[in-house]
Amino acid sequence: MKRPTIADIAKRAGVSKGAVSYALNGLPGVSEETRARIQAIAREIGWRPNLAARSLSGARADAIGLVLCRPARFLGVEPFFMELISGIEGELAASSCALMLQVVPDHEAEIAVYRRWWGEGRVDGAILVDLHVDDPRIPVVERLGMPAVVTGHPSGTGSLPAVWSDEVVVLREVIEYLAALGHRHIARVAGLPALLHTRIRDEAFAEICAESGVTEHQVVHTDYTGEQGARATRRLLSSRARPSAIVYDNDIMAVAGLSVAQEMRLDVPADLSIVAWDDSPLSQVVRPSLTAVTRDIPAGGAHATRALLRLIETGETGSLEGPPASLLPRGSTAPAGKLASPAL
Amino acid sequence: MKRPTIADIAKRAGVSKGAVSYALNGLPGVSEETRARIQAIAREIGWRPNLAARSLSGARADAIGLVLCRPARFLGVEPFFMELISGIEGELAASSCALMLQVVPDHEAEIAVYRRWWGEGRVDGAILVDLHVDDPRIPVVERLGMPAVVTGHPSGTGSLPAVWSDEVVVLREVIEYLAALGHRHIARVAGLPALLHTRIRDEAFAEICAESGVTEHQVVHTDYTGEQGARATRRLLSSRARPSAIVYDNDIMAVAGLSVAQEMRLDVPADLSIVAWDDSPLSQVVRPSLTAVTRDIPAGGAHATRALLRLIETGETGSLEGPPASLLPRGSTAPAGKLASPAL
DNA sequence: ACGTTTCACTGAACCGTATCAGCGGTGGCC
DNA sequence: GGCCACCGCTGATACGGTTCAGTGAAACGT
Repeated sequence: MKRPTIADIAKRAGVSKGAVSYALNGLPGVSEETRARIQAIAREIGWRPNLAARSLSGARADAIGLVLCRPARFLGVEPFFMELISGIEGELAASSCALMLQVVPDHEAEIAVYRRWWGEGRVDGAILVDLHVDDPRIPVVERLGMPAVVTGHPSGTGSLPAVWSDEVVVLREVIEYLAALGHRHIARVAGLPALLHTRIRDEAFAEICAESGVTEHQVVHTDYTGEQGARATRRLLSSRARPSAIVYDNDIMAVAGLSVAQEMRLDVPADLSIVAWDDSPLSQVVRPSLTAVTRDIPAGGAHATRALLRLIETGETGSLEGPPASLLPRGSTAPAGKLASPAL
Repeated sequence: MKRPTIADIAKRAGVSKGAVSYALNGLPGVSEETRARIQAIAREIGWRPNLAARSLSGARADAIGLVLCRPARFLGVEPFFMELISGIEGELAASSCALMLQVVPDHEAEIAVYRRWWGEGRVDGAILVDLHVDDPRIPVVERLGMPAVVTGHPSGTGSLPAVWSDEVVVLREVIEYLAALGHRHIARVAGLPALLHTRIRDEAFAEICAESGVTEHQVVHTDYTGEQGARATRRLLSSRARPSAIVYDNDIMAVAGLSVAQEMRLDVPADLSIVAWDDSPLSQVVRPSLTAVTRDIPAGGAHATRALLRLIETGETGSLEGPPASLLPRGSTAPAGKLASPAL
């Protein structure tokens, strides 16, 4: 009833444990005939390598880690993480490597998790997400010597390889598209200001607006919840000089903003254009459907995973730039109406 | 530069490995003085127990498994899973136990994962979700002897403990609420018919409708996507005898249904009442906000986790019924209008 | 004063696998 | 025919913990 071990196989095959190990790992050292016999026995008695024993002998833990650091109640709302995970999984499945997941409240806890996982030999490496400005995790992971890739802009990843895509390109696409539609006052309902990508988008936003003839632009920071998205929208739309277009940093806020606008008897897109960053089925389900910046998140996760596996395997490092996201116009954007801020 | 081991500690403390093991695990066998000295050294040199070594000696793997079996693209949409995970994590954090996650396309693959995880000694147990009618995973897991709890109705969990809550109670609450508002024709846009809870809701739905004077009722099955939710709604609302209320099995479909209704120039809730099962921030963000069946999913996950940990620890089994979900009326339900089916 | 118990600790075995040195046998080569 | 290389395998050891039997000394009881 106990789990069969290579010792059991060795006994039945009449060879030594070493020979069994060679046979089952495809190493030279046994004849093809013996190898086949041993493999047959292994299959017959349902042998599986004991991972603990294997990793104890200096080998892999055959697992990578992912720590999510957002308050639990925000996680469900953001399709982002689940999509990322499915992308990671897709890549992992091929290599019989497992994913260790942990949700923590803050960076301190996250760092403790890395320390523990790496110290215990539980993982071979990790994928870091939600890169912050001056992210404290980077130096710690560097010092630990744990293989890791970071999804985020290379400017913030220290010596760790970054897996990223250029957001400025898309942002420019969005702003120029809106500017071409005649929008001269654009607001941005952004995410957490501590996130590096928020900072990067903020800076690029100001710059590109200036370049594109968007005379007025403003940014409101939120925590990505629909609630705060709604509140920000309400405030923006109530101000005397209200924007004729709003770009949201995720789609739940965009949907919330849409509802607020409709509640305030504004027509979307005639009176107000809305662009969602991150596209999810949600954007297509509301009316009007949302013009959105779409990127293939699962592909990004798969990308990062491949990079990490290669780093673990070969030690080969280096940042990887993925394909940029792109703008997908739908029903929530239209030429700027006469009622918008220029009328003021 | 290598990881410190108990042998290193033993050398520095001038004691044997065994003594160090006793000291660090809080076991009797060393004086409190020596224990303190050993613990100090361990802390000083940053020792962490090597998990592989520990589990090799017959101990825990200190991890539990969770396999999600839905096509990857559906996972992101459903806040359910992420909320479940955060609930599980919350409970796990206390016991320094890790979560192994895997996403698979079908039950066959899922079963293979359990076989592998259990065979490799990677997990101490698992939480099974999305219980199906005649679920093939149940007998396999039973035979494997892997500790497991199942979230779902006890009628389908075989000898495995179920962690569940009574859905019929809430369903009755919903139907009677709608019936009291004068609705006599209610439709249900349900999820996958293969899921046991869909089956249970289906049966209870018919029964309760009959009891409550709801003369007409019908069920459409979908795959939980907004797309199919929209299509089902369109079909329902285009039929000659259209329902005056629709109950959706998740909120993304409810939102999609809301959009379809509005597109068809129906006023929600005047012409059509909508109830979402599973409440998420999404339900509150659309206009009108959705009347929804809310349940505390993270709490359910935590509940299941506690049950599993106890099962692993003590072998103590037994099903656990959680608090039922409850109906949260919001803006999408109202008395049945004169235009609804009774007019026919 | 002597046997017994308790305490604090040691030394070794053990978990299941990987890996390495070594060994006998065979075949090739000069 | 003697030397070497190679094949196929054995036996031992390492990995880092846990655990158990055993040991010497001190404390205790009678």
